[in-house]
Amino acid sequence: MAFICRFAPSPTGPLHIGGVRTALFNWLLAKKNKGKFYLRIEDTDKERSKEEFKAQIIKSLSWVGVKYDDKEFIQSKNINKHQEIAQELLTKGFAYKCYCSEDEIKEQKDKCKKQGIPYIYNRKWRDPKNIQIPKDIKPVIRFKSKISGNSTIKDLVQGDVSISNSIIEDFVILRQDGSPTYQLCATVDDHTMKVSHVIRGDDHKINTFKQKQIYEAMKWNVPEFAHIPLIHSEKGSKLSKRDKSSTIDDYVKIGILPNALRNYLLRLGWAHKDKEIFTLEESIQLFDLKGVGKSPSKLDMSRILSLNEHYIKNMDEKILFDFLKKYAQNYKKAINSSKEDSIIKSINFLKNKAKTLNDIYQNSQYILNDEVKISPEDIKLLDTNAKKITVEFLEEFKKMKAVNKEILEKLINSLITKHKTNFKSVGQPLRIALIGSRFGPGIYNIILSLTKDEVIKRISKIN
RNA sequence: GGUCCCAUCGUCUAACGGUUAGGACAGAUGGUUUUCAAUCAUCUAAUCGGGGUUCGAUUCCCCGUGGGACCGCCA
Repeated sequence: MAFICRFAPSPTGPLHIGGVRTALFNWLLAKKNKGKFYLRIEDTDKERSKEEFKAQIIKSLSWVGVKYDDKEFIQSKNINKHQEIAQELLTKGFAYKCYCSEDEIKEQKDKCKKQGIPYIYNRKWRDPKNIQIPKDIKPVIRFKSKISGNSTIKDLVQGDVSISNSIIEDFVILRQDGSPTYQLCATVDDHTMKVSHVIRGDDHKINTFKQKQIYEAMKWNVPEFAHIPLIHSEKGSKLSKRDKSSTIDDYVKIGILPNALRNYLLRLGWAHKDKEIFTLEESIQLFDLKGVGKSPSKLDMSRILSLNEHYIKNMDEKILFDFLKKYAQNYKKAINSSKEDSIIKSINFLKNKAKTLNDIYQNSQYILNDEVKISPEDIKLLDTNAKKITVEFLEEFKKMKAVNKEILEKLINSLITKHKTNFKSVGQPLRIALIGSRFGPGIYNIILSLTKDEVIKRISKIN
């Protein structure tokens, strides 16, 4: 059996990482089974759908490495087909025209609310007898839902879920203006796209009972369904678009790597034994719906950071530099091309104390900026004795023909013995002079990452 | 409120009905180091409560409790 999965977001707001994870799971399942994965933009809400959101969705997916087959499907382009099916359901007796005005519906809802009973459309026009069809009202088309009995869906994640049919109302499939609603569109499109597995958020579970009835009325094959638990914010509530750290860009701008976030999202709600790190290939190979948990999970920034740190440290350094370069370009100040070589040379130790690209960028500041700014606290550490040592260092340093670690080591050791002191009292003033802070990379690394002239200039400046 | 779903360390999660309930992140302590980090070692920490079923329940059933989702002519 062919595996065809899809991700079907509506471009009415920025896609958050819960959506990205849903897309990832769909994609993984499709790829694992050598099937297809499609992206369908559900833009039938003309008022709220925006091009920018569509672009953001596409960008987010591509950033995290989820590639859809073919071009994206645009739901609104299939509107004729949706309307056609609505007509067919109407003529076959599976749907009917409802002439209730919006006011009338609202009135019923209010009434129910007052009485504290759940509202369900009263099926007034399902079987109209002796009712005059109002001339001034354009009808909507409603689907004739089952009234009695129970329905069960076999969910690949949740197991069997049953409900009483009486709680599913006769839902609208065609609006007053003739436009199709989600329930119809999604079903028709999934069918025409031959979707075999629908993996979506838990919030869609109830819709399955509606959509299944359309499939059955049309005598179409019903796809498999899997409803995955939602992702909650760190506070424990539903992830909303207003939450910080909810869109891909929120992570990109602090310097999270695509693989790290992909790995994080994969392990959020899914596990394979004790394994924590998954390459792209491994995740395709190992992913399955059985490993998906049933309970919602909370976002955990420290874990994202820790995964990101892992990927930063294990990544090819040239590629890491490219990421850094792009990151600086997009979110900070672009790296001056004259500095590129020293950054590349130094990335090996700059990345060592970094959890994010931003950390590496910050750690590189002493290379990027020619002006060293020393904090008042660190200036205090540069007493006369400390300065004296830096002067002596400088004298010898100037004489060096070639600068390398061995020679520097000799020089520093000689200063330590001469002053009967320790490494710290030699290294610290030098570090402050060179990078403006007593915290930073190893002193040899610093010196070697700067040009000889630059070292001389910076040390001279404090004296 | 109605319907449905869920429940293992703080967090993400493992555990054919039989384990000293495991791992990872976070936290704590110590070693190493050239500062900050990193690193290494060690430690703290969980089966929501109550009933069953069973020789035996984290696992199966019921009831509570807690959390969540849905209840649009949005998707």
